[in-house]
Amino acid sequence: MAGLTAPLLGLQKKSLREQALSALRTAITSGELAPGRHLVETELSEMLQISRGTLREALRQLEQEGLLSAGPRGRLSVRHLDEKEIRDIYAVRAALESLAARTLCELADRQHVTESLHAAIDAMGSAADGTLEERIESDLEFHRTLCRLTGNETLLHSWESLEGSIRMSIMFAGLEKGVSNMSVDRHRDIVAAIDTGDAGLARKTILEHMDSAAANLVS
Amino acid sequence: MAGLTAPLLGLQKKSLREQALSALRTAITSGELAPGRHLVETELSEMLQISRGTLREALRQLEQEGLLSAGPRGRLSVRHLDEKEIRDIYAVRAALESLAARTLCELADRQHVTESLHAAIDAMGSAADGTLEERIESDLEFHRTLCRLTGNETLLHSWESLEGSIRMSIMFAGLEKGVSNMSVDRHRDIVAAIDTGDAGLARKTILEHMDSAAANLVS
DNA sequence: CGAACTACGACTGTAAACAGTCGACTTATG
DNA sequence: CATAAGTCGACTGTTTACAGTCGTAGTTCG
Repeated sequence: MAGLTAPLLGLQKKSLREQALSALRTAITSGELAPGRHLVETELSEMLQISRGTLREALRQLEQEGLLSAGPRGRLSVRHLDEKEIRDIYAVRAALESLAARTLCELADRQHVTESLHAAIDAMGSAADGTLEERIESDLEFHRTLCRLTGNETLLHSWESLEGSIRMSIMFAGLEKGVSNMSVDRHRDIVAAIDTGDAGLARKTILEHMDSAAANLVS
Repeated sequence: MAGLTAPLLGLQKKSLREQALSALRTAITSGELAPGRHLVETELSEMLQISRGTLREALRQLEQEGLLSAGPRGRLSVRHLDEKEIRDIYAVRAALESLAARTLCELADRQHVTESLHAAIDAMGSAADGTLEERIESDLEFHRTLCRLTGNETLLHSWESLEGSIRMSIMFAGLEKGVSNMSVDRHRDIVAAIDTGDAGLARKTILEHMDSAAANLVS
């Protein structure tokens, strides 16, 4: 957990709360804070060098993101996912992203969407030879872009609320399994489907992509 | 705003934070705290008779639920929805609930689902002659039940995270418009579709229901 | 008269202290 | 020896106090 010790000093652009939030999220989704681990407020606040009050605000947010689960007397621990929960998370993710795909097909300014998606694909191509972490990041960035381009802030926000759970799913299943269907080609198919403007096809492509992703994770 | 003054005394089952959360959520979705209104921490903490620290934890959660928007220097104000945002919220809601409908069709224990849904419909029938607020509550309870019965905790949680925004949408559009398509018959159609076990039909029924609900709100 | 400058007030960000509760360990008691 | 009472320690819930910042109104100087 050495990575957690005072990673907040310097870069004072964001509030301590936001920095703590990022640090904790990273620590959890990277496995540094293992599932099931009990979190002690005084311990964390000391590690992060922030006060408990500030820390607690961050914890409340993580709790709502589903990364932490509350036990008796408010004791927090890192959430542990079983296979059913991973499938459930991916079912919701699929519903959100299929909405994104459908929306993009019906959008007025398709030109901009196409360009942005191709740029995102190119970014994935650059990361294809990178580490597992880099490939995961570029994959998530692609899917986040999918949601962002719809212009539906609520959709993007819902997806981002789920992002932590998605990352935990990948972590839980093992990074190797997690990246197994993050190939650039797979994503090219998605972009191609959206490019056709056929909402039904785009939706179907996304759903299949998510199905296979979920299947890879729990198999 | 008199309703906000110390509504927390008594019922000490939940923590002050949770009570404040409920009180604020109700105040916002009931219009007691109007959209665009600036929230001052010291002011609110005095009204609710809780400390700022405790209040801030509740505010962070409301912020993530999309009921509050943060301005410069962390200034919070009650979020204001325009028509596009309402449509966007309902698009996400439709995606979540159509997933629920599909899932319920493919569930093993259909018997329990059917019974629970009919019970929910009956509850709506009892509230049909009640006040606008009661009808809205029973409607939301029906849709929440839809999500809960899937057994997908993530889906339920995502829906509940959106519930505040849904309530704001209804508020914003005016309660009369909001309840216009909350008839018991409309919901019977949904239950009937799920009863058939035809996932495609159930999804289609929900989507139409949501489309018409959204159309009513913004028209 | 107007522009810059200063002093004040209003809030949020952050920290530190206080209070209450549950569990574990110890001790007394039959 | 087993059980019940009591004590200690560890945490969370909550409050109070302090620091920093931005806007604003009033004031001075050109």
